[in-house]
Amino acid sequence: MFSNSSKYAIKAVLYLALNSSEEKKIMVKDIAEPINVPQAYVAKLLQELSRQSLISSTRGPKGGFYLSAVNKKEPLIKIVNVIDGEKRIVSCLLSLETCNSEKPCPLHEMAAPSRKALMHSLETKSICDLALEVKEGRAFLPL
Amino acid sequence: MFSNSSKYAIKAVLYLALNSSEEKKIMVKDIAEPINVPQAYVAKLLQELSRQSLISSTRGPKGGFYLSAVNKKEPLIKIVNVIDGEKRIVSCLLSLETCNSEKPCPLHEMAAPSRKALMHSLETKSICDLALEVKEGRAFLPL
DNA sequence: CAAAAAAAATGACAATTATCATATTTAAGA
DNA sequence: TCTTAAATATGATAATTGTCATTTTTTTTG
Repeated sequence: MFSNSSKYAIKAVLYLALNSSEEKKIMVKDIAEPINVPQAYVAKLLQELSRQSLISSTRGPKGGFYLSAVNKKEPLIKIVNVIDGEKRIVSCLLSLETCNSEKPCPLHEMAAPSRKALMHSLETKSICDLALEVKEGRAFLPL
Repeated sequence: MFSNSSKYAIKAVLYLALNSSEEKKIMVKDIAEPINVPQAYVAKLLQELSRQSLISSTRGPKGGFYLSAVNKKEPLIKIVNVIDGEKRIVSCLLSLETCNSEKPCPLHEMAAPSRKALMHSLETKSICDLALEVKEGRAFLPL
């Protein structure tokens, strides 16, 4: 489904959503530890997300990563698209080029509805939506 | 979702369902070509499936792979479990050990329904169910 | 029983993905 | 402006997955 990298990226961004702000930046090492991901690895992922403006960062002393108000509004799908590429999550279950709803592969009908539902959630749920669920006790960490 | 290996395995088994029988065994090279998978690769997969009795085979001249009546009744999930292992498809979207419906991770509620639907299909649809869809023109090849 | 045709077993190699390390650039603050 | 603390860039290493090749075993048939 998601690559390991995407999972880590989601965890990191979620952590930022819950613990950072414009005024409270967090360094990689203080992100890596609580979410249980190797520091150098998550650093690379955060840098990529930052380059794509899905998260924010400043360098130097007092610098770190954080989510701007805009960042928090981004839908989840953008994170996985940046890390895994767009194809991974939408492609046919059997990776057939010719598979579509006109000429479905034998697994298509079986998988399409759940796929579609998941895609819809990924596209509509924003980072802060998910963070809110945690804050309100409807979802749980630790990551 | 599925590994490449699982995809190939499913394609191969589907091909067998449509083209083989106790009386009409097929050699790897005549499976590999039409489903567009490297011969040596699919051979390895078929051997594993055969070892787990999900497909049938006999060696020697006039030998080959085929599906017995019993084989055809197997649910799809068994193929992917043999090739990918059982964990891959059921594990939490973020691979959190502690994630379950009591203590859902933030992605859990979002993904669980579609996950469940897909799992149900994989568990209930048999190889021959899918083959039938092709025969009746409700699903399409080539694989 | 010998030869040939098939799967089965084994393992080598390649590509991708995950992980780690090091050097560079930027910003803050004394 | 110098030092220091942070991200950024780059690339090396390791692990996993995908691919290919070779040898062994089994079965059929002449």
